[in-house]
Amino acid sequence: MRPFFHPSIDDVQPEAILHALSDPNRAAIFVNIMRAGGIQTCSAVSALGDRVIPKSSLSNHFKVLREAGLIRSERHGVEMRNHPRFADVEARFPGLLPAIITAYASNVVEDSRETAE
Amino acid sequence: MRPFFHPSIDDVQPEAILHALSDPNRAAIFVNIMRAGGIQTCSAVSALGDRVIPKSSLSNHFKVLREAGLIRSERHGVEMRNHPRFADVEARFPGLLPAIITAYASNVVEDSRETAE
DNA sequence: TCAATAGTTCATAGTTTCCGAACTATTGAA
DNA sequence: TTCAATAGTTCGGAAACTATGAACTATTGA
Repeated sequence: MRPFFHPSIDDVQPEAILHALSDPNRAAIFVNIMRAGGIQTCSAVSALGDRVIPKSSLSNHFKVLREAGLIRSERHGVEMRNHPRFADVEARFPGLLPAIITAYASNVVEDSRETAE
Repeated sequence: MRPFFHPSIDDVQPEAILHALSDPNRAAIFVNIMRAGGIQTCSAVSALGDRVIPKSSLSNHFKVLREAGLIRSERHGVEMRNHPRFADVEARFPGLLPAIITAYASNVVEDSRETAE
């Protein structure tokens, strides 16, 4: 188990952020980490809505978020704590994360309106 | 050659937009279409920077942008005209496209600064 | 020392993307 | 009309990427 790689904020690329968040599961994980007072373990996040995500897939999702520069992961005892790198990313690409998060959030409302009838 | 599919703006999903624009080539194509007074043919766009994109790949890039709801394509004689659906998308996901375009634009500056030394 | 917990890594099946080659559609001559 | 040129689409197979079960690693607490 080699130590995690966290890119310096200057090396963070917009395409990596868009790619990471273009998967709705990963976007949901990221939003979850943002909401959870800024910290979340991997397993706490593993049941997203109805669907259970296998832990190997989860591990990979966290890796993609980490390498895109969106989160920082550190081991605390047996568990992993994940922090959003919101301020960093916001300073480098102002407005990007809020716009993406808002877009997903507004979309959920309309999804449920659609499926409600 | 079947007619093009353009999703209704209500069916446009944030993940499709992020996925479409997570490819730097496609993002550059989209920006190019936005800049070109709102219209651009496919071939006018085919030389992006240094790299030549094969036309089958280009055709696919336009398809991805179209199906993500980002552009509208219509045939005029022998050529294709592509219009950005900026106002539509902006109304549905306010701030999303400007933030993405700005992120890529600011990144280019820093890329060239890096490679200049 | 051992079991439990939390996650990573590996192997592989399935999916997506890229691009050359062949094809289609439209126009403007000869 | 037919033909060549232009502008793109579609097809097919190789390469790249993604998901997940199974095996593994690391840490803790009994």
